[in-house]
Order: sequence, then C-alpha cells, then structure tokens
Amino acid sequence: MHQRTIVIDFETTGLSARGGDRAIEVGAVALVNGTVVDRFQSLLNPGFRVSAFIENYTGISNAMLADAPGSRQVMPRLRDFIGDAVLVAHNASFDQGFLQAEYQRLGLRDSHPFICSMRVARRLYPDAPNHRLGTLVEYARVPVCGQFHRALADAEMTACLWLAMLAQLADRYRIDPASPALLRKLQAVKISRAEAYLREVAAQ
DNA sequence: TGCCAGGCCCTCTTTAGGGCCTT
Repeated sequence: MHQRTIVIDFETTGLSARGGDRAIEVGAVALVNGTVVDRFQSLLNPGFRVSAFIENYTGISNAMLADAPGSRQVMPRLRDFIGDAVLVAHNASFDQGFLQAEYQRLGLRDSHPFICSMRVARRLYPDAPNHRLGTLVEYARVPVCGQFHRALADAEMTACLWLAMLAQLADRYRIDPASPALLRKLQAVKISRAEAYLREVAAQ
C-alpha cells in the first residue's frame, strides 16, 4: 500500500477566498514513499487585473496571466491530479479555502483531507525563530529550489520540509511517518503537549 | 463611500485581545 500525498500551494490575488480573491497559480507535487513522483503547475487567469503588490510579491505579471487558462480549464485537471490523496499545505486553511472556493465556482463538490505543515512544524520545531516557510526551509536545512512565492517552488520546498519532519519523527521518536491519522492527531494536540504526546506514541 | 480574511494559538483567557501565518 503506497500512500500518495500531494503538497499544494496557491498564489492568489489576495488573502480572502470568500471576499472575491482568486487563485492565479497552483503548484503541487506528489509524494510516494518519500519521493517526488509527479508535479502539477499552472497559472490561472483570474478575470481581472492583479494589484502591483501581487505582481511584485509573486513575480506573476498581468501580462503573464493574460494568456493563462481560466479556473474552468485548470481545476478539473488539478482535481484529477489530486485524486484521493491526502493534501499537505503550509498554513493549510489558506490553500484549502482557495481550493474549495475555486471548486464551488465550478459547481464541483469535492473536498479533500488536509494536513497543515505549519501546525506540525510549530509542534516539531518549537524553537525555530518563526514558522514562515522561508525560515523553516533554512532552519531544517532544506534545499532552496526555485523562487519563493511561486507556487511550484513553494510546493517543492514545503514537500522537502514535510519529508524532513517525517524523517525526524522516524529518527527521534521511531514513529512510522506514513500514518496520516497520527499526523492529524499531532497537528491537533496543544503545542505545549506535543513533545509528551510524541514520547507516548514512541513508547507504545 | 468606505470597507477590506480567517483560523490557530497564547495569555495578563473563556463576557477578550493580539500576534502569527498564508497572498
């Protein structure tokens, strides 16, 4: 049984999925047995001009988006790519919100189980300076690949961070990292209780 | 016109407030 995990990242026109902001790029990598086995990347034309802030922040210009496919072309392909995999994202509520919002605009009713790499990192790396993706990539000595704030590069680095955290669970606590149920439990325990929880699991 | 997110997490908490993260 090979558990397929998809690490996903959206670039968007802003922070509010419910307030009218739209996805402008999605990147995703598929992990099986700790290895990247597939990748998905696409720009999405949001139907309106993005702000200068977003152009600067992401490096995605209005000119680049003018010829990009729309959500109607991209999201069904993304849904097929995800399949029945467990999804991982850094600050997952953000990406989950945009995924659901884009689905709903198309009348798609899919919902996928998400695990948040930031919540796991807060529990596994409580002493990190902060828990932004860029900081954690440096803290966990994950290779920087590509440009931060582009969807596929951020998804790749989140995937590397994720694998580093799974390796730590295996090495330090002798915990089988292939269990989504355990990871969901870990992200739900209080941060102050995480170390004790992991020791309890390791002792079982 | 003016407004402009929301979930998680901690604490000087729970009849609340503010920082952290994502774009």
